[in-house]
Amino acid sequence: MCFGNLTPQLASIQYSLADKVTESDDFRRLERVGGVDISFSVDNKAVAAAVVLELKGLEVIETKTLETELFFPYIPGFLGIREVEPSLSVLNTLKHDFDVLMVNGHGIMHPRGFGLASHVGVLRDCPTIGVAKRLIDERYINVATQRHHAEDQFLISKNGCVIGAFFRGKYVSVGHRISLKTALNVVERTSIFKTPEPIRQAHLLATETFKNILEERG
DNA sequence: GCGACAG
DNA sequence: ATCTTGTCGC
Repeated sequence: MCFGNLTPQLASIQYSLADKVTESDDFRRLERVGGVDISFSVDNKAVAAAVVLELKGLEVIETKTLETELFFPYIPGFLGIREVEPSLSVLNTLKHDFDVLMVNGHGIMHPRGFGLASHVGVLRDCPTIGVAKRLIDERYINVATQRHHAEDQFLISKNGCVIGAFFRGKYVSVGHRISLKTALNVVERTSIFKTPEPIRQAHLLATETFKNILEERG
């Protein structure tokens, strides 16, 4: 009901956890990429979906879905609070492991440096990449960067520090345990369409599953 | 009064 | 995010 009142405390938690985020490649191999996404309706009933695919060939080797419910409202800057638990839950049902995970939402390119992708990465302690269609708030972006918005690819910095990049129509940033350079490389290598395959497949799966559940009930 | 606020 | 029809183009 009045979860909005918790934002000050939640923001404090995000600041603390943001300190745990690392931005260097912290994994042995890079062969399998995971993807996670959540589909939901106005009543917050939801379906979380996770996929694992081979980086080489982009073949999906495993898919899992989880019927659930979201208990925290959507508040810009706090998407992580809303979606991290279902995301971690569905990921835990996967039999196959992955080397890096792609998440539908920002990583450190966030007001407090801790978006959904970072929540998932730090809490699960795995490499994650944040991919989003839009910025949370342009006020956090350098004026200099905005001037280059016409270009199709550029780095985005905040207070003189690079926090992510605009790449092929998407905003990409480090979630955890990976460098922006590698993150961009993974996004590039998994892009067949505008949306990278890991999150695209996860999104399709979540949406389809949710739709089926709804109609098999009326 | 109104200003591009992830999904 | 989701709700929806047509439409443009390969």
